[in-house]
Amino acid sequence: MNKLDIRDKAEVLKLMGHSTRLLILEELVKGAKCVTDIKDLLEIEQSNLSQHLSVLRNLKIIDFYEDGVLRCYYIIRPRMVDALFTFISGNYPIERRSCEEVRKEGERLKTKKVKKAKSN
Amino acid sequence: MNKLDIRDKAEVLKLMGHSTRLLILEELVKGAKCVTDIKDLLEIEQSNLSQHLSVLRNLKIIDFYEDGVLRCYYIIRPRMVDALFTFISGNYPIERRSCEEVRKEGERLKTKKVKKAKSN
DNA sequence: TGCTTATATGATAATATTATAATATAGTCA
DNA sequence: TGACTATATTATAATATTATCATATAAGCA
Repeated sequence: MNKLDIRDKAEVLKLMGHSTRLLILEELVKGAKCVTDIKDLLEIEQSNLSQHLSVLRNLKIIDFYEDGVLRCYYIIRPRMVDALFTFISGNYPIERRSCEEVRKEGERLKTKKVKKAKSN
Repeated sequence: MNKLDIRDKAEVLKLMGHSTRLLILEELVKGAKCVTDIKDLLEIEQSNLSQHLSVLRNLKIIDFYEDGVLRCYYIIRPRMVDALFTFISGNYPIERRSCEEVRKEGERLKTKKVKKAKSN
């Protein structure tokens, strides 16, 4: 991945990395909801919710249809949200590698001048 | 997922959401590397790198073996890093739903008193 | 001993994010 | 008209993150 791509991806991860926003998505996965209902479910201030909704809108993860006075928010990239929850729900064990192997790989690349201390 | 879990997951996402840290992981996926080599590859300050490494260590995503004066960093949760890159590399199309369907779902839950404006 | 390399830590300034509070808009209802 | 509901926006203060700079430690070398 090139540096610009990485920057974008990092940005997305970072912006998804907020518990309120994850909770909003969890609710919307269950079905479209209007702002007030989300606010009641999450028990947060309306203005704060509005800000988070706007972050998710900018990320093109959600959008809304107006229904009279209501705005019904829904997920417009369901596969992305699925993949996100799959990722964060995963169980990822620690798998240590052997000291010798890691040391061999990790030797200085450029100036191989560095002499290694006794590796005990 | 409960709220505490969500908080943890959000924290992880947010911490992974930094381009320098993603670039570090990209390098380490290719193989263990010592600090100076990572620094040269990424062209960043050593102290800054050290901070990012420490964030990744705290997340239990990387660790190191000492090799004399070198510290060879490597990934200790390869499946997590794999899953992460799989997630961020994915292509997730926008899939809009119909206005009618969304509106129906999105009606106020609690007080159904709200009368809807003409839906044109 | 004093220099150099490798790495970490602490302090700080610049910047970004968040929650909160205040205000704004627009539709509905009495 | 005036009150009320739903939602967004703006300003702001509190907080967090980042990069940079200076300093610290420890090993090896001349």
